[in-house]
Amino acid sequence: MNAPTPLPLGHSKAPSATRGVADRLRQAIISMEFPPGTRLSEGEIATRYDVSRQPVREALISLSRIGLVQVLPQRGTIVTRISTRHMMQVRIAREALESAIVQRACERFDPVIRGSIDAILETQARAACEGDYMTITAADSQFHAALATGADCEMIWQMVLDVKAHMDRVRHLTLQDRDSMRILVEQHRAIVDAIDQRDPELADHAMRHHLMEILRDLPRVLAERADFFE
Amino acid sequence: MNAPTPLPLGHSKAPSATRGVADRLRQAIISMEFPPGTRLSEGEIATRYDVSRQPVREALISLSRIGLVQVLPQRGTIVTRISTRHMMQVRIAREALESAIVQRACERFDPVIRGSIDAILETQARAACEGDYMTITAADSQFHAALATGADCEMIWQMVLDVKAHMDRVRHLTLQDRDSMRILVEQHRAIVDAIDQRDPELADHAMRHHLMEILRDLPRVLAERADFFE
DNA sequence: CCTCTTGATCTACCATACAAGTCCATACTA
DNA sequence: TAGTATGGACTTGTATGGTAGATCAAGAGG
Repeated sequence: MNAPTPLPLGHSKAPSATRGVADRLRQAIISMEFPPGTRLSEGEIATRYDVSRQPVREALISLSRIGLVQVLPQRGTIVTRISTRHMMQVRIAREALESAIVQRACERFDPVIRGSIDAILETQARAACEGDYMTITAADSQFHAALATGADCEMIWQMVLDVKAHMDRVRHLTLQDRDSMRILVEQHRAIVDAIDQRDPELADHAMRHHLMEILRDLPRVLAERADFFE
Repeated sequence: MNAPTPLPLGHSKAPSATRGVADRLRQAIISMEFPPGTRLSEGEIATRYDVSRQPVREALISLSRIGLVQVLPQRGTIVTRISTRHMMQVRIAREALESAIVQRACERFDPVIRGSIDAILETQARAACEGDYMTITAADSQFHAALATGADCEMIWQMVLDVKAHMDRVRHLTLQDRDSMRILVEQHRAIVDAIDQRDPELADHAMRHHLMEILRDLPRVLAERADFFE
């Protein structure tokens, strides 16, 4: 609270207990290990992960800000149920943000990162042929992250990550066939092509077309697993 | 962690100590009471606000997610310095999100909320004539929030609020004359007009034009108060 | 004069204990 | 039987003590 002290600062990654619990919980929720509506208890999670309640509590605060869990004071914490109304806003937000990223990428894009993208796409293409779901999704994240980084939009990417979590959770419910995987890779290529051509309008269209597809099967999921929805 | 229990749930606002500290700290940072670079200490803030360290800590976690403070493990917490690179991304993100909101507003907009907007604009217009800065900014928030709510984009508005905090902080450094206040109101009117005409392209343009102006004076602030920047 | 060590003093982090609100099954009452 | 207390078993919220890591200043040794 004193005068603005420099505080030298040298970046740290901080492998703290709180972050560990937050990451594990986040992954567990996205992968449907904890399905929507699951009751979470600070104490129970603390025991399971062998930490005290405090780190768990702080992790839950972070997750509640993203919207993955709902903390009801003095009552309990539950994994947020899926809502079509909410998912629509998620889609709109992600489209808006990632469209902005690729449009900016058309203005300037780090050539080094541009080079690394080819490798990512190649990996993904190979995984698509083999139907390797894990590799596909990992490469997908890398691809979108690389776009943001190359366009100097890392802060925006952090925002995208939050909404992306919701979409990833839904995607875990829709089984992907190889055709849709190949389409995915082609859509990625189309986006990169647009950026290479420095065509903002084309890039915008390609990105929105790509993202639109992800929630295509939402109505089917709603019909099959209504208990996941609110 | 059990079977998905309903957990009746009846909404609550939760006037907790954590939330109280978070709100007060947020306001203090935006209003430059705690200027960029200020060292914050959990214990010190706890004493000042007469709560224990835990609520303070949890409040700081929330603020660090927004990016208003930086928590350096085992070293300290500081109010984030302003960065032109960061502010550019903030502007891009807010433009993208609010543009998406008004475009959606052109498709459908709650008529009741549409009615309340006129009152907000009238209040703001009166405040602009009198140079009432506080009322102006309060009405500005209400206006943008009403747009989001009317377009059924409350979740997106929550995201906007986070980036808006950074812009509000900068705006506190640029003194507003009455002319720019009047221009502000006119820009708001232009946005509403575009929505009334159901013209997405016009609405998009009006909103972006409006938001662009906010950071116009950023270079001047940088020249005058370089110590606020990193 | 420079380099390294050491220890005092900060910090955030974590664990534990306590407080307060909610829910629910049970028992009591009209 | 229906309605209403009541107490216990949950929950999250808050307070506090202790720990490990980071910083920095003073001093020893080269």
